[in-house]
Amino acid sequence: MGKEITPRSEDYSQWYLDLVKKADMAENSDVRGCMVIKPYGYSIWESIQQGLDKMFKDTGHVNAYFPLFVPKSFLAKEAAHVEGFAKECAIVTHYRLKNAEDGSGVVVDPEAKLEEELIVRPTSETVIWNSYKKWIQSYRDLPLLINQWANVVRWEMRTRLFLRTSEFLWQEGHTAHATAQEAEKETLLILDLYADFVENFMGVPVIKGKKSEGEKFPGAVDTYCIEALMQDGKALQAGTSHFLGQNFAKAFDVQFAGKDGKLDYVWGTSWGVSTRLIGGLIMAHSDDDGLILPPKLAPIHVVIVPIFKTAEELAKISEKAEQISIAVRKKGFVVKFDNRDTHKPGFKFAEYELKGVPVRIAIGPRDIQNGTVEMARRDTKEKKTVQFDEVVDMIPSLLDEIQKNIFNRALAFRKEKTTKVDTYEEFKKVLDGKAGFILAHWDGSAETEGAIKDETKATIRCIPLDAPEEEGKCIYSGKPSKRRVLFARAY
RNA sequence: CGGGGUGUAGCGCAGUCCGGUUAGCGCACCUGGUUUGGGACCAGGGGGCCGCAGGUUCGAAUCCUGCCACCCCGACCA
Repeated sequence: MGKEITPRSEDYSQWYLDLVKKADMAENSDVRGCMVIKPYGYSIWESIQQGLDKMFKDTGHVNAYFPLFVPKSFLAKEAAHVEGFAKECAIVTHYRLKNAEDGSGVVVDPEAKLEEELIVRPTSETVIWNSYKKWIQSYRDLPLLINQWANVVRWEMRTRLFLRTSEFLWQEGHTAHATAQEAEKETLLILDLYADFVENFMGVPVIKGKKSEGEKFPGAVDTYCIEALMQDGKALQAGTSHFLGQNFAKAFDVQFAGKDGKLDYVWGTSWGVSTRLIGGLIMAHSDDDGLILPPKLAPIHVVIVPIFKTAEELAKISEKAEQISIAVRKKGFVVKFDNRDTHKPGFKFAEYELKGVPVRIAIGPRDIQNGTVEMARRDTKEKKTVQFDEVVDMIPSLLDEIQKNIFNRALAFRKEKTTKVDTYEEFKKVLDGKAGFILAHWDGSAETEGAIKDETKATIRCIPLDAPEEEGKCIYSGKPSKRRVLFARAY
């Protein structure tokens, strides 16, 4: 366990990777581009799953599971979709191995070539719509509101723990509706749900918006997203919700009979968030001492560290620690009493700070004598001595305060790092200096968007939903614009 | 696929130019002791096909040839 975490000012991305490893969350696998999520990292994913899953169920969605393999012909049915994913697919071509003739090991048996190649799903629209065709006949079968927790594979050229890996875990919702209005409503309902979750559970403020034509999902009519700002001033797409129109219904011939007996194609949506959220969580909140976790997602809420020399002292401390543990657990929190005698208290303090445990309680002989404990909060690193009798009652409100403080801090940061600019010169200057989100006028054309991207590496993150109407001139072309859009360099 | 780089203990590295004791250092690990209110210290110890294959040589981590793997910068990234 190293002491030094690279200061973010020098190389944020290195600092991030160090932290992921030191907090024991994940590591690069020996398998190309893949990641091993370690127990501590996975437990955060489980918290995310639990939180989101409840919200999905509360809005009428149900879970199901579809195949990992997508026949090539399925993927090819929607033109834009296949084009968008073609360049990053893993493909299964054979189903058997055999011993090499020359004894050099095991080789792919050329006799065992598949008639039709199988694609390891990069997303499941096609397999799922293939099922929907069989499931939907009438308006009575609608809406169909299904979610799946799964892994997907996208053969990325360059990977980064949590943010972009060849294989990742996610949830993907796929719904079918009788009308466009209903499907659009669903798309926005999920967008709000995502924003609610990311802000209130993860403590990361987001901007809801619509993607430009160039950035939208292949096969979608409209793509909506939530965009978060990381501490180095780069943006992270934290979740997307797509209005698919009738594109997939037409590609898979999913028609339903309406009340009037007429056949029509159903209207679809799809939406997802992935383990990338964990990367965003780390980059939005951590400091040079390590991770800072929002209490609502922390696998451990309170850690109790005993400070002792002798077995007798430990026994006395343990008794107090047990009392606190039982009472705090009763309130629904996870408490860990770290009574290991193999590590010194200082080591433990540093370790739990690295892992982002929100509240730490230290109890030593001095406290036993005075009837007190030392309580420390991770977000501000503030420490205070409190009466033993008062600790338990203080914890729920303290955790609540930490949750709010983390969010407010990130929100203040984003506010400070969001700049309105009116000229291209200013735009470039902000990008290279202050960074962050930039609100600027854009003429709405793909050419301008592409030119700005090529010249500055900044992309249009979204057209914010709450952007007020405002007459202006495009910073690049000078053509008229009706509202500002959100630019940033992104992960 | 282009440009650059690196493969030596679990991790991070030195040694390679200029071949020559038993291949070294830090962290981690093991044993013993002293410690314990912010990442302890001392002493001792274990752990290596020096990426793989071939070649040159009395002798190769070091030189030569070939191969492999990984990393970084691009291209790519709903």
